Amino acid sequence: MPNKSCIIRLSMYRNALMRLKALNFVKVFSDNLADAARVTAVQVRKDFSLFNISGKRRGGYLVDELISQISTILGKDKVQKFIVIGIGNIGRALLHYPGFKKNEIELVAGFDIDTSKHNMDAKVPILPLEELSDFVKENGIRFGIIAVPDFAAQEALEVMLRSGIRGILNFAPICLKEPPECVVHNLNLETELENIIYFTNYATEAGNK
Amino acid sequence: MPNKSCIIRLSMYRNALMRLKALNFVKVFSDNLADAARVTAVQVRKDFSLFNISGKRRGGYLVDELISQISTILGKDKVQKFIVIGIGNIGRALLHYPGFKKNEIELVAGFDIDTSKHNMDAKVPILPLEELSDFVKENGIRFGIIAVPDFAAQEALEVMLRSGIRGILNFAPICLKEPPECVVHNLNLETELENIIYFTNYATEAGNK
DNA sequence: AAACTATTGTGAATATAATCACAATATAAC
DNA sequence: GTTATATTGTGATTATATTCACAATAGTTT
Repeated sequence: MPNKSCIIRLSMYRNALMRLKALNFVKVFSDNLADAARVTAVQVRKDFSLFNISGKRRGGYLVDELISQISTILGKDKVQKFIVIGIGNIGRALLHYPGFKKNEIELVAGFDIDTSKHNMDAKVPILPLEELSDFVKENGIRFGIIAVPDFAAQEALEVMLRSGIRGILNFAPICLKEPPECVVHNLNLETELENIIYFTNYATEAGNK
Repeated sequence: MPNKSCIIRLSMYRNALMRLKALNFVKVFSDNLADAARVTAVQVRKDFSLFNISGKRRGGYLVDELISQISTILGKDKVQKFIVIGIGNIGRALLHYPGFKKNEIELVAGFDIDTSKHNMDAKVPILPLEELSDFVKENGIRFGIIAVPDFAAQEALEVMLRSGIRGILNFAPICLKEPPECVVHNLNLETELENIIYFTNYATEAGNK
């Protein structure tokens, strides 16, 4: 089974391939993708072999075919719909983020307890939390994003799970308790910055020695 | 040398410890922190041993002491200043994100090429890109965030590096070329969602078998 | 068409990270 | 004060991920 890093790399290969396609490239070598994704060529080929993606010895890979194969693995053969709970800073930015549509990801609705944020007529409607369950069931939504404050995050998770959502990205700075049948990834902005601070300090110190 | 995951876990332990402190906890066991960070107790102790953090056999760890030790490792003994390049959706959300101040992280200025976004009188000023270098040097900034579109990201990185910034979080969906003396972490929102889609689909399929 | 070369694909080796097993020991119980 | 017990701390082991080494082979050159 592939690990998280491997899937992240697939996304990066796909990004690079889309750029190459835009430049009318027809074929590509593991070495090219390695450069684009800042990994080794063997890593690229090992990743591909895990998914039975093969090229031609000495001939490389066909760009179109490779995009198609990776897209299927990443679920990009159809639009994937997400909802967002919590329309604060982060929630609002996500709803308007232009990068998703290009990649077959659609944020179809936001939910918040604050009535002043509700707007059912907007292109992407902001709805009361009570309507989440019906909305999710009616539209067959499987994915959600939690962008509420830490104290509200566990409850937000449970509402989502009860409605049938199975994959969740959590921006709240707290570790959530999830049942085994769902996938929750945590993305903590403070933690990301703390990481950069640590490794920059470490690198600087090491460099001075 | 600790790896990235280890430092992420330290941040999570610290988060949990702050909550325990708010509840007037005086001591804590590796087992408690393990629950909070969703890892094993041995992992917690191994992480601590890497930094020579020790507790008392059968007595656990003192909350205050532990917070202080982890804070020092993560550079939280002083405020760490960041700037942001690119005041679009993401950049703006970050500038107003309330979670940073609590954690000794301060976003001190934003920069953009679009003059309509400039505002030097705001609490956190938005300045022209040309002023970045002077601002960074005068204020001794070491950290930055890239929140520009992909085509502008490499140039943004180089501007930052020339000004003396050494640690960077990159939100642009592209892999940047960086010299060895700096630290660049990529955080790609599309990629994060693709990851969730993949593992949710995988888990669902596996569950159905 | 034969020889050469660049590239893939993968088993084996290595490196890295997590877990196990248990000794050391501080605290609690009696 | 002695015994029992809960907890830490860590060397040894196992698991996981990456890199190495090289055989296979498609394309290129002569």
